[in-house]
Amino acid sequence: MRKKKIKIAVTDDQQLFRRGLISLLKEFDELQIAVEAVNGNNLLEQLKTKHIDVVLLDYEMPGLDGAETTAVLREKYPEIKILILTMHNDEEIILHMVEKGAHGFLLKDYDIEIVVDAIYAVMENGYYFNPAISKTILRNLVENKKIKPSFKKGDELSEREIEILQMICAEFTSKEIAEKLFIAGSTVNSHKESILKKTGSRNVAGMVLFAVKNGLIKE
Amino acid sequence: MRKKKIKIAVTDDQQLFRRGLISLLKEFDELQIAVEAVNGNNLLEQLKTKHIDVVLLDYEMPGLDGAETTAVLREKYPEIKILILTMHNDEEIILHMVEKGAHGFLLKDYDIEIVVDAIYAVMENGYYFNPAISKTILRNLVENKKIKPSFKKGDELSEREIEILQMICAEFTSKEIAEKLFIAGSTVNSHKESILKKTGSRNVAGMVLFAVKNGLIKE
DNA sequence: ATAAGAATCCGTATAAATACGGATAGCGAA
DNA sequence: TTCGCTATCCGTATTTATACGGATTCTTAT
Repeated sequence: MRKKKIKIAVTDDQQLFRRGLISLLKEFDELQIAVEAVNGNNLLEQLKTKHIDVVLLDYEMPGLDGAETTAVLREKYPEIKILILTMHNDEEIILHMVEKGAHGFLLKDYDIEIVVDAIYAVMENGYYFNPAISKTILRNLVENKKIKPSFKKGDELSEREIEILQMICAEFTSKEIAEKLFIAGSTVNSHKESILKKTGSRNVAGMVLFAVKNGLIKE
Repeated sequence: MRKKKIKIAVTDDQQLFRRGLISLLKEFDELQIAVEAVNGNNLLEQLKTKHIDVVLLDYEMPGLDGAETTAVLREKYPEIKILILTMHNDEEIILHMVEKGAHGFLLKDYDIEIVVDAIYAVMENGYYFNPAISKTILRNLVENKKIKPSFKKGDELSEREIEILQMICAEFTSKEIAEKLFIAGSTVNSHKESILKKTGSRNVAGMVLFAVKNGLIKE
């Protein structure tokens, strides 16, 4: 009798990427695509009736994103291994996700073989970090002398802050945002300050890039 | 005897997306993946020795991007049909690419069947624009009363402007950029003005998003 | 019930971004 | 050559963004 197949969930909002990835994974007989989801909410909905071993989770998604979904998964389904997929080789994102409890980290321009290696690694060892990413993590550990990095940047923005950040990305000035939201310009400034602090940015350029990297822009 | 297969080139810098797309296209027997390229330069290099009918071209790429590659292809290989792939459903990008001579336009979250439909459409009709995109184009035609939209926004930035835009995205202030480049702060301001005009932006938020949409950010 | 923290709000001061004007050098078309 | 166009450069004025200080309300933990 054959070994039991590894049950995979693929979660990504971009249909061509999601279907393409699934198509590539189907070449590997030991893997079984058990769930296909377009975002975190959709994934969690399907997990009510289906069982999986590993989830490939896009970091940048509208709706429940990679970070939020990871938090929920670790809470409700601690046995599921989480592999984060992202376009951005960004130290802050990596550390943030490690802290959230992701089991591995994959860039979207990796080879499919690496993805499959990572799936086996998380099943066998519980985690997967390739050399480049391990280095990032270890350096942070050494610098902070902690097991868990006390990484707080990029922590959840409030509803209001996300709303304002999106308007900033739409090229509105603070004054215009204030008028649209019926609040004082100084209040908008104050929200912008919080956004700067939370995202670890110096100015609007950083805020906008944060929005892009975290899928906060609807297009 | 069977009909000749349609020879396809797939050009995208993200390996997982590129390989995934190829895997999906392989399901269609009438299509043949003749060329796989990571960017425009790589594609043009391979076209010296290989023949193709249709190229699926990513818009956002480091190196020679979708727009530049389209221009070269239309010049050197006018018989090749060009289908642009992008994440961004952005009117300016669509019009820009139509003007450059692309034969069709596809979003990365479309279904693979739509991609294949588009391939057949460009082979048979010479172009493919789905209803939503046709609407965008037609509206522009009506408003400008021209066959070719005199769309100039997003026109090529100069070397210096790209350099400065990238530094802006790295969250440097004008003063800091001036110091690094050994020029006056006012000169940086002047370059920023040109960038604003060319990208059709009002402020840094717009410039940064332009940079993201056009793959100007190295990560 | 109170203390601590976060989200929301506002005013004022300084730093930075943006608008306007203008100069030079190079390049291709007329 | 001369004209027009663009890239590059710089100074000054105005508008916007950012820093700092402080308030109210709400939640949560003690």
